[in-house]
Amino acid sequence: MRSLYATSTRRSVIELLKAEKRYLTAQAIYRLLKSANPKLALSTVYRTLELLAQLGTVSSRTEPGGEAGYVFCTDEHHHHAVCRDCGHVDEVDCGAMDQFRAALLHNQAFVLDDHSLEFYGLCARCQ
Amino acid sequence: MRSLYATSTRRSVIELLKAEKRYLTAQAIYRLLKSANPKLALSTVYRTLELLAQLGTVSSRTEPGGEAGYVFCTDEHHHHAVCRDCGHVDEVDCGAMDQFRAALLHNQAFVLDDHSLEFYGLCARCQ
DNA sequence: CTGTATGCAAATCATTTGCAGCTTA
DNA sequence: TAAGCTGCAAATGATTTGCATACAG
Repeated sequence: MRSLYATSTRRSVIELLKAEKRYLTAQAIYRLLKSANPKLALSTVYRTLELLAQLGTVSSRTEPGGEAGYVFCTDEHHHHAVCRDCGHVDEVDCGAMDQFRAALLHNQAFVLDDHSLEFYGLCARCQ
Repeated sequence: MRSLYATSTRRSVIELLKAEKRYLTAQAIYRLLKSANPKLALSTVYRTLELLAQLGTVSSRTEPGGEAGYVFCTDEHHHHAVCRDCGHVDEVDCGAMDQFRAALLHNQAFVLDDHSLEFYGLCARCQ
């Protein structure tokens, strides 16, 4: 059984993502942490993010530019509401998904068992 | 004003995607067309896909492995139901989205104006 | 101590670009 | 013919990997 070390680098990556609550690229995280830890390597950031993704601590998506973005989030099934002004990401449950399930089954005999959904708009503060 | 030429390479890429109706990577398309057109270049496939994406003839997404996948689809707003067995992609409208809009506004004062949604499950033929 | 994690540099891999020659309209 | 394409080869840019050293438990 592989054991994990709670290193300071890992802690700082988690803290940063937890504080920002918006999608950050590996490069952005690297730049933000570099000042406090000058010998930090970009590859370590990538390795940490991969680990966190496996643990379900962060979720990732490919951003428009082609880079991967990462946000801190819970391990439970949920969706993200992304503010297109400030980038703030909120978690949302998927209550209305049953409507889609019924419609898919009825209209094209498609048996829905998973989905990926992301919302874009303006958060409470940016309206 | 830039005008477009209906070259044989472009036609063949469109025909292939229209016939397959599933996500294909640039590499996959390149391999599939290479036999009929030995001097085809991968860069041309990329350029063609970029063009088709701009025209709204194909839609793309980043696949698990990190490569981009492309499907033939209409230019109208819609979603994709992807069969996790055969990969077949069907278009779906988003009738139930109003439920989400109301819930987001009520629960977290989030004003929804766009979304991205993809469904996974089994199509009629694969059940 | 021992198993993990990290920094560094080199290696990958998908995608993009410059440019000369080839096509389409 | 001229404006657009395409092939080819080289350039990018993000992400990954090998390895020797540093660190957590």
